Amino acid sequence: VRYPAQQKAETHDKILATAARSFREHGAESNGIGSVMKELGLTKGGFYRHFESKDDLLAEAVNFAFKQMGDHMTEAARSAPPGRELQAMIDRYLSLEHVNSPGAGCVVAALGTEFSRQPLAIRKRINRSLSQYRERLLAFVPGRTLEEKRQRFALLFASMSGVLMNARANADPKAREELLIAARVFFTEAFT
Amino acid sequence: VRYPAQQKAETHDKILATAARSFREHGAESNGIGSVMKELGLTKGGFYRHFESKDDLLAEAVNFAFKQMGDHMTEAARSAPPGRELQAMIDRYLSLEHVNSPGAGCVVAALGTEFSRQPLAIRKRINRSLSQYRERLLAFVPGRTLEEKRQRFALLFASMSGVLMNARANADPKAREELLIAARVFFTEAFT
DNA sequence: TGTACATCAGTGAACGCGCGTTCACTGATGTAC
DNA sequence: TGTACATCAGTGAACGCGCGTTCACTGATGTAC
Repeated sequence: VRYPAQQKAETHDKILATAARSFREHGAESNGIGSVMKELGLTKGGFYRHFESKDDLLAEAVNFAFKQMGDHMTEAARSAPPGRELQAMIDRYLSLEHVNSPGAGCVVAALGTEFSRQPLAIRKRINRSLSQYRERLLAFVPGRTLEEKRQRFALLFASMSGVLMNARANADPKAREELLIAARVFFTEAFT
Repeated sequence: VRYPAQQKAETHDKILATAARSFREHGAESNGIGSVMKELGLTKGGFYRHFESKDDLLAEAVNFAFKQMGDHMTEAARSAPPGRELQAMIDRYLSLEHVNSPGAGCVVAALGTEFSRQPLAIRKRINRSLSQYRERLLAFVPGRTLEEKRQRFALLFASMSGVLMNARANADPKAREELLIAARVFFTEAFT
């Protein structure tokens, strides 16, 4: 069967979007190619027309997730009153909604502990995606120099990813919410 | 073969210690019962005389890791000058040594993103272990009331676990160290 | 314009592999008498 | 004190399962003439 002209690009994007969500929801290790392709109504044999390997897909899916998250954060910042962009990003990041929707949220808070165990080549691709994410959001971070902004961003987002991860790990909804509230107050005071 | 009297307890502890290290180093999903038992010179069939299931081992290994980490933190606090206990804990937690030895370090920074995907029963056991860890270290956290100490501990350790996770994810040693330094300064100022 | 042919996204079966789990068995030690 | 027996930690082979990957094949469409 020869398939319509742009179908390959569309299928490629669908695999990426589905994998990016599925990996964040269920983990990158146990949940695999099979379930992603099945969800799209395709057979797993066809996967290799689109990606070199599972590792390749992981790197691309993480990149997709960072772009998606960058969109969310940018949107939050843009819809905030002037001077309150970073606070809006903090509030969005540390929201109950974000805790409850890992599949559409920060990929570091969802898969971060697995990154250090990836092959070096994959880790570097992930680092590059994170850098691009950082550069996009740098405009909303206070600081005198670019370097100072980068440092503050790294510290703030690393810390917040830990808070989000811990909130999700906690089975008690009340404890989750208290941690989020305390963290919103704390990071807003410290960084804005 | 009937084995010497206390051998069962010894083997049980060895499995626990080995699993706690191996899971933190290689992840809890891919690395499994087989490699833990093999490392101890045992066959995997014998595993089920000691633990109900893989999940059971995971919960116990996480508990073991929290106790071990509690020892490390307590030791850091006790060997610090009076009034500087928390700072010593922060410095120890955010050290290069901790980054480079995940197998003996904080289990949240090593496996945290997988916790939210565990069955509820396992998640509750993990939460209980974390609570015990928190209560042990509470004495070194400033605050007027117990509740205030608990809240500060939760926020500080969740944030620091994110920093550690992000440092490990970064393939660039220089960036890792800069993040650690900035974080040590920041958390010391904010919490001590 | 019509015809012959090349393309290649997707199929579906097969591959080896390691996983968690089960189970009949072993046999040196502890216990009962 | 000596003997018969029960115990049970650990063995090793087997189980079904899903994983990532490979590959010969399909056949509607795009291209060349």
